[in-house]
Amino acid sequence: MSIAKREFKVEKSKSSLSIQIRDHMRGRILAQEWLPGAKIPSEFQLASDYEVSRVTIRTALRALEAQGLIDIRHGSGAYTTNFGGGIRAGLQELRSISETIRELGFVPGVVIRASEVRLPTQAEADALRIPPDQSIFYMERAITANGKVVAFSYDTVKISDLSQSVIKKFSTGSVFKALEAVGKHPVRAVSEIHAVKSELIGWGPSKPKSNLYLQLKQTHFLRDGFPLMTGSTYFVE
Amino acid sequence: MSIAKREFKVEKSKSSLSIQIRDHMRGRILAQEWLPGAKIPSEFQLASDYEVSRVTIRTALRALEAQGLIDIRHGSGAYTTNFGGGIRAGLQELRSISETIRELGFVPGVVIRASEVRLPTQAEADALRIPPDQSIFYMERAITANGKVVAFSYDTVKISDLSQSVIKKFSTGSVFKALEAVGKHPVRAVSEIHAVKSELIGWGPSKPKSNLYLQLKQTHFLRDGFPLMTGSTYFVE
DNA sequence: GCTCTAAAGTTGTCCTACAACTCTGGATGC
DNA sequence: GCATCCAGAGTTGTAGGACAACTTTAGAGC
Repeated sequence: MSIAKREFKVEKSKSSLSIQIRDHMRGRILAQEWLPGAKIPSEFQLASDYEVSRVTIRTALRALEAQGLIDIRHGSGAYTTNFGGGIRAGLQELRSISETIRELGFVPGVVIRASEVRLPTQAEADALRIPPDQSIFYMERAITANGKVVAFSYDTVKISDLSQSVIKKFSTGSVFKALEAVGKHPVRAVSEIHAVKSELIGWGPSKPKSNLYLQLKQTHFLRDGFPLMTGSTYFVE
Repeated sequence: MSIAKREFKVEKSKSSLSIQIRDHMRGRILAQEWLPGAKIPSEFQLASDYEVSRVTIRTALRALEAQGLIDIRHGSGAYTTNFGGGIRAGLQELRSISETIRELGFVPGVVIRASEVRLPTQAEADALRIPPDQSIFYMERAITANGKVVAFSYDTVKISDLSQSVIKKFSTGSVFKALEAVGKHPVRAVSEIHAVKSELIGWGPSKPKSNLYLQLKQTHFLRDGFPLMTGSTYFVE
């Protein structure tokens, strides 16, 4: 297969080859030359198409993976990650908020306000791609750094095993660790960022008077492209 | 030089070698094992330290570069990018907002409300690291997509050549293209994201009634680490 | 029809070599 | 003394080949 529609010519005295190829492929992906979730050609094939070495192709592909445009699976191939299809405000490798807080030198903590097993709302069922009669696990939490509340979080998880012991795990610490314990490993997230002002978000003594929050709306996906968890984290301004 | 304080042991049956090394080095950088802007060991040296091939080290380094933690310069080396030193809400490769809009399938545009050459405020002088008596170029713009205003932008640029022809370039299109024309190539940006509510930001008929904005506060740096441009873009909610 | 296995396909890592670029320090010329 | 030029060392970028590790597919066997 040739490179088809999109021309590629090496620009001399510009940036490096791998970056030129990265940007060229970025264009091909955004132009939906491959359908969302589809497999893109192998490194060998691409190297032959672009007439460069496999090293150069790999460098470009890893950069695209870092940008969240593709997902590279050992032994299988690279796949486009146009999850959702809509606004792609950001689709990057996951980082636990708690871990980010820890890396910044603070001590992360969680205060659980409520947790329950209930039926999903229409929006939640859509986001998690489940029928409206399948129960989900719902949580309301406050995230703290050095004891001070920095965010409020509202999340719904799709899990089949909702036994008491599993739920307990979610309540006692990192959600990501709990998911790992159940054998679920989210690898990507589609994010939207918004500014919101509402009296209904914060709670307790740490509720900010301004009612102004930075909303991080995320849906987390498994490697096979199925959604696992969705929800919003509201950072206090 | 050995790996020093931070232990590294290969975890079997976990993620790939390069990812383990990436995360290990990420820890070393965040722990400030190397000072901000300092040069980290060469690929050969790291390969020898970690007892892996240069390819594996390269993969890890490129990933760290994509995360914005280091800056790799051909022929020179890799340098930590702890610009600013404070909150690192995000430090990534630059993408022009106009180009992002174009890639999403819309037609980007700019409406300039005001532009002037003036002395910097204290905050601007600090951000650009210039003496308070050195003039800067200031702009107020509205960014549009398909004719609709999506953001308001307030920026200050540090340029020595403030001739009429240069200023005209800034007024007629992409700021990045104008900077290129002057020979300045910003490569990185430190960003902070906030939710703000103010009557003073928007203007004209597109001013949103809610006065609610998503603020993207950025400082753009040249490859040598010197700041070139600083300002805020307020996205309409 | 089902399970298991072998084979093919793909990415991960290693090795060696050289090209392209950057930086430094010494020689050269004034 | 001073600036300029240049060669050489050091470092990252790309190439090519080889094999390991993993995934998927197709076929054999039951």
